[in-house]
Amino acid sequence: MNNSTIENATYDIISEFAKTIEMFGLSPLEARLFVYLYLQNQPKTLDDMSEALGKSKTSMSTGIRSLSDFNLVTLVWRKGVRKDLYEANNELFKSFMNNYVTKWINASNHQKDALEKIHHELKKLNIEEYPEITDNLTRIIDFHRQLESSFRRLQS
Amino acid sequence: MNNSTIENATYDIISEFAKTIEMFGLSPLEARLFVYLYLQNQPKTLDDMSEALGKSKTSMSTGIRSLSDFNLVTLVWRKGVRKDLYEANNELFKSFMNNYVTKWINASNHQKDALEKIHHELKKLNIEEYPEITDNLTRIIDFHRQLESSFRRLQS
DNA sequence: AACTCTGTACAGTTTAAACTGTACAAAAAA
DNA sequence: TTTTTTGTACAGTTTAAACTGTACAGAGTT
Repeated sequence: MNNSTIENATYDIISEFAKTIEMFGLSPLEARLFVYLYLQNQPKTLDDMSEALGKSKTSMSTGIRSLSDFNLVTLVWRKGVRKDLYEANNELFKSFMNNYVTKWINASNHQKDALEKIHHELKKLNIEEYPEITDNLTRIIDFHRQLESSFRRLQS
Repeated sequence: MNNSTIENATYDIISEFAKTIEMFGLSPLEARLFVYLYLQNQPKTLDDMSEALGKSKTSMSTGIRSLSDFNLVTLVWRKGVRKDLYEANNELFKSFMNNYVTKWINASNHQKDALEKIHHELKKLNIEEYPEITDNLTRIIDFHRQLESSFRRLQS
């Protein structure tokens, strides 16, 4: 077994696993970046990532920032090393599920609020002639309620 | 209460609800198209949709095809009407959740299979010197298992 | 202090997705 | 049959996302 075999396997793993990670709403680069870090046993610098993925350092910088915002990677300090070192958060399932569910619920609720506001506005006016629109609105708002409760179940 | 108020409200509802629908993986146009049909009480033609959304008929055609593939809209027949008429599937929650969960599980399993294949290939070779890579691979495969079981719970 | 290194802001480029208009095959009407 | 209508294939355009290279501020080193 030589190094090139390991490298090929690593490359294949990155490619496949990144597809799954993308489904959580990460861009292709962010996904590959995360997977790369996850497969490494030591924290890596922007230059390491840039070389390993064959993309510019600027891309690494912005990608890492996003991952950091999602709490998927962490900046670690190591004595004597000037460059920033990043490592993947290793609680895979928890990290992704929590992020994902939270994102869904927040977005869904945001739209639900807007729709409820429209609902109230319509009720203030006299719309006896147009019952369908409020009926539909009620159903749509209820749909958002179901979404929230379903995704909340997913979280725990 | 005049028509323009109803039209404005309809427009606002489409805008907001479409954002939620987009989260299920539909494109902005597909989402708006679905919501438009959902809010209408009669089936509509491609020309109706084109005019209502202010987009080309070609876009409507491709959009409707996608929605049809997802089983989110249905072609309905009405005596004496030449044009195709489409209506939204009204089982909102069931339609979207089933689609979504199925899509997730299929994609996740697809990647899991590919990763398991890599795992077997690596085991065939002698890789005692590199235990980390198989350890990580095991964890990643397990992550896919957790995903599947979580999303399966969401379905029922 | 001056000099070096590192991360990122920003403008510009490349790449991919969304969308349109024309043209035409298939079906309906005359 | 010929004529009209309807949906979609396809090529081309517009719009948005991804990505890069240069330049520079701030921190570290000498």
